[in-house]
Amino acid sequence: MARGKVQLKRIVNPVHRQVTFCKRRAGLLKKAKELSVLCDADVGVVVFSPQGKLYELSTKGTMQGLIERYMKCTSGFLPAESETDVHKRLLESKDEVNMMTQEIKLLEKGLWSIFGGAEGAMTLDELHALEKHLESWIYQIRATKMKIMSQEIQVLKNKEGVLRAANKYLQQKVEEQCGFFNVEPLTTNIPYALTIPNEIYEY
Amino acid sequence: MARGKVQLKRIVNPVHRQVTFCKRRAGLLKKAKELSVLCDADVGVVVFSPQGKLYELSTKGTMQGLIERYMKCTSGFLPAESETDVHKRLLESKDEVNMMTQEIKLLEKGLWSIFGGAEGAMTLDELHALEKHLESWIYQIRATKMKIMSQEIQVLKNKEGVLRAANKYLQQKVEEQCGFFNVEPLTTNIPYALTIPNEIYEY
DNA sequence: AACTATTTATAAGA
DNA sequence: TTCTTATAAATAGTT
Repeated sequence: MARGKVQLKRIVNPVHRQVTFCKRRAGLLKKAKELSVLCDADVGVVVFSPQGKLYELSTKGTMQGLIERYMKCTSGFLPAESETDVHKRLLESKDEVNMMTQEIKLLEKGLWSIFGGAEGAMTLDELHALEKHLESWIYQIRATKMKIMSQEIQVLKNKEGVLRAANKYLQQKVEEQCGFFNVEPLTTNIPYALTIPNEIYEY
Repeated sequence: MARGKVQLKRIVNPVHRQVTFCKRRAGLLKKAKELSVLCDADVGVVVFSPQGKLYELSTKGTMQGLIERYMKCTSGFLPAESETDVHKRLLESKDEVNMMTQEIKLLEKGLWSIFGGAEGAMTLDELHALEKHLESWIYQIRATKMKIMSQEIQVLKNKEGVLRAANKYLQQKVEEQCGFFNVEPLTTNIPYALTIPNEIYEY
């Protein structure tokens, strides 16, 4: 389409063909997205390269959903109900894998940007997604901190219980001795406050 | 793409939308055919109009064949596949998810080591430090985002300035001509609002 | 649907 | 792969 009209025939030169495949595939998917957005249509595209590699796009739900819809329209085969459940779970699993792949890419890119400091390489979308990821991470960290602190508090309360018991025992001993030696009894059962390390409350 | 840039949003006018749907649908299918012929690729396209009407194209065999091939590639279900096979793949998928979970944990740990923390179990102090690091990271990300957006805004403002200047000049010309031809002067120096694309404000 | 002024896609080259 | 650029192709608005 540019710098020379193109013949509608298989491109002979393999390198040239591969480059054109990349470009036109991208163009096709872009056009499909645009059609969907502009006209509120549901569009699905699958492309197999000559090497058998798959490229796909489905503009609304999943490709699976689109295929089912297609099957209904063409009165094609629909799998039995019992099968669909298992398949559904399998597809959900696949979706999860895809999500995690995205997440890993994001983390790697974020790590890279820290090392290189080249945050300029990240797009606004990517920065936005990374920010959301970090926010959820912070949320998890805070939850973990709360859990740890609760455990520490429980341990300290137990310790206090033990100390109080020991203290009570000791006081009884003292009172017994008061009988022998006529010493004034302690006016309080705790001569000084049981101090509890409070560093854990700092945060 | 012609006689006016198009916003990538659902076309409001239904007539306009329908016409565009026809044109672009034809364009998309043409592009798909070209890709297939030029690059020897197997391409399938399905389009559902908002009314649910189906348009389709598959460049080699049938759409059914293409769908089956797609299913194989995505580990989706094959109609004839046995239950056990599906279950096997479901388990494999779960394994994959677990692997990726590990990978993410590893990345997060790597991130933690960047911030200078000790390896191993996270103490309260360490968690606290990590939280602070993440907060500052988020802060930086937000700053970067703001910077990008500010730059975009500046560019747009500059454009507006140029347009206003041009407009002022043109108005003067018009006023001069009013003298000659006794035409009513414009009541505003901008006949219609200068529209500024607002995608950059999405985040 | 047909017509064009423009925008968009992209072939070739680097 | 990615960028640039000249040109072909697609198409938005109009008739």
